[in-house]
Amino acid sequence: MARKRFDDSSCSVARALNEVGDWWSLLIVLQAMYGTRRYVDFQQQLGIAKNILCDRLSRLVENEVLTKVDVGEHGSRFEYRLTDKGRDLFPVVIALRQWGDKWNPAPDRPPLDLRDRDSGRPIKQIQVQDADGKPLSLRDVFLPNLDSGPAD
Amino acid sequence: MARKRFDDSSCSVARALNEVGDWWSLLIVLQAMYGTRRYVDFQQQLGIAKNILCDRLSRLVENEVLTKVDVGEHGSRFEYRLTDKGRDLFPVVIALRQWGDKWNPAPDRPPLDLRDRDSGRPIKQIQVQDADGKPLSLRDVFLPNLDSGPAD
DNA sequence: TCAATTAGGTTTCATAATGCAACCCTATTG
DNA sequence: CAATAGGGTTGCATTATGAAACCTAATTGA
Repeated sequence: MARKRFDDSSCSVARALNEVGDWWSLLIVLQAMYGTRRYVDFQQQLGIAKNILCDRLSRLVENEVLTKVDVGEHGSRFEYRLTDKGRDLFPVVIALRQWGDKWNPAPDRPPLDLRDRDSGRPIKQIQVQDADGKPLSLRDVFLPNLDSGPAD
Repeated sequence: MARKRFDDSSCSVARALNEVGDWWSLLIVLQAMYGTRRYVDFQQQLGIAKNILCDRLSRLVENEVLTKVDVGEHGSRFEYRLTDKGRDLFPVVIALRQWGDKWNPAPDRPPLDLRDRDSGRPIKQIQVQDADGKPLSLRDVFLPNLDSGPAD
């Protein structure tokens, strides 16, 4: 049967996963953050099938994570660029990357290190923080409106 | 054909997505963070098919995101609990939640607000930061070892 | 005590998604 | 003017997904 969708789920995580929660979408966004913009480059760098890439790019454009820009005068060359919404996935991608580096480090090569362009220093481990910037763990946190249910 | 797996990808995001990158896994982890521990509760709260739930729980246990604990003396009652690795997905889930709340707000109800248990104040918007805690955008960041390629 | 229910799964089967290869069309290049 | 590159679409075989039915062991209710 059809894969279950979460378009109207009351849970925002579910709705988010509805847009970028499949195997390829987030990798495409990641690749876009690395600077990739063109169809063929996505295809080669990700090793994704062309029809799947087409479908995912369309969906990402539809969901306004990417925009399809016609570069090249005659309408035969396009670029897929991140929108603000897409760029806002930056913390998601970084959090995932850091989690992957920590718990599934590559056997051979060191983790990719991202650095601050200004200072040249590595970025901080991403964390959930309170209003003052103090790091919070899962246990330090609660939901005041739990009566309405955590949804989903 | 079989879905492409990324077990040995050089990209840690790809490896991470290999473990929690499908439609259900992250939602199961989220539910676990809300306190759900039992099979039937996952099933009802997520509305997931039982066979899929079985498969995902097994995979999450296999990947050490959850542990299966035998509570109940006779071996017929189990709990699935987050491991440290699973709890470490907290920033990922929160980042996704905040992204979803920002860009796909629920039409009816307000976004779920998480609060610091100590101060009672809402948590901060999650962000990528430099070593001093200064927020960084995608453009403020670079990869010193880009020569080896952004991986993947 | 004995039937019903709960918990945790497995099986079956129809439908949808995925991956690969082979095409197609339009520009550009040599 | 043929070859190639960019950006897709189509067909088909293989998987994954979802719903419902079924199964087994333990617990509950009357």
